[in-house]
Amino acid sequence: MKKSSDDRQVIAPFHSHAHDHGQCVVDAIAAAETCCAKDGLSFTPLRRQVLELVWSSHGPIGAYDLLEKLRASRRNAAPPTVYRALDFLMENGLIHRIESLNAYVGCGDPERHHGAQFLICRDCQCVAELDDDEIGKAVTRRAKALGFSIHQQTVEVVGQCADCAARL
Amino acid sequence: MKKSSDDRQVIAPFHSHAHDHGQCVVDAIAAAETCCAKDGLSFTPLRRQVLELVWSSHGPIGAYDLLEKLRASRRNAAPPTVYRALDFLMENGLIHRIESLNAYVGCGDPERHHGAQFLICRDCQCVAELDDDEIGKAVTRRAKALGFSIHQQTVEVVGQCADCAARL
DNA sequence: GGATATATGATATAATATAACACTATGAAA
DNA sequence: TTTCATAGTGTTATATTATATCATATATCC
Repeated sequence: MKKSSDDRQVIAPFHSHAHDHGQCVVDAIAAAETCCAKDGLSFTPLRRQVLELVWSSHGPIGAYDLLEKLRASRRNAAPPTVYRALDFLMENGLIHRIESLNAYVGCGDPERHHGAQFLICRDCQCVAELDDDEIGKAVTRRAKALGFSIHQQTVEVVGQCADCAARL
Repeated sequence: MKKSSDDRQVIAPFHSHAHDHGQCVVDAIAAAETCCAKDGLSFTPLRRQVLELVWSSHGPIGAYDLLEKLRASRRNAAPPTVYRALDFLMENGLIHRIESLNAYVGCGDPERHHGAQFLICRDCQCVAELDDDEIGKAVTRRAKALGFSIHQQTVEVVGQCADCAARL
């Protein structure tokens, strides 16, 4: 089945539905390898491990939660250990930071430089990542009119996801 | 001169240009009085003072910066003093929180319930508040398609303002 | 191999935000 | 008028998130 333009713009959907969680992580790491190789970045064991942890959480995860998990294998990991890895991953488009949650999520499409919009559920904190042309263009147009140049177009919208609407 | 639709959608521009700073604050407080009176909210001296301080800063200001200023007149103000006032002001649409900056700005149009988009300069941290129909509709449409219901539509975009582009 | 840059370890602290409980004032109900 | 309930604030302590700094290790390039 051919993907519609709409599907392509949903970079990472709300995935409460069953899906192969493990494979998800494996694919993300593989994509990260590719990106880093292409750009000559050193994808060290620590960075890889942090990225794995981000993906494993399958949803936004905070730096200190990551730290706790990281300590399972690195007894004396400290905040800078995690933050430095997160900085690297963000700089290179492998993860996004969700400002509204002080948390981090894996990027669903690291091999392509793209804008992003996040729909953030205020009840379950799940997040969908989009790259919607219409939103992007509307934002760009307005920014331009004000002489504002967009550095990285990141949009965060808070509301309630379909599952929570059904459940609550 | 009649305002164009575009002008109306710019709720608060980047205001590096000269403007009557003091009047700005006075107007904002007056508008807040109106809103609170209409909704039967108690606009206490503390809340008023915090709102004045937010507006006086004329740009996003952090909670602890507010606290410091507040202490000029309330020697033993503590973090909860400020945070509680900020919560009240946010709940009632008198200020917005800019997640990307952990800071607060006065709302340019508290008497109307509206969506908001913020253009945030990464160099000078100045912020423009918009309520752009096109952006709003694009976001709404896409959210709807995903079964996501928007609670409060707040969009934050980071980039560089025209002044900083000229200056740097 | 030595110089340089990059990455990580380790300790301390900064910056932002909330919990919990006490006190006061106001106004409604008895 | 007392009592009760509520909203607002005071006060202390602590939680959460993030960074600065200096030391050590590891890789890379000449």
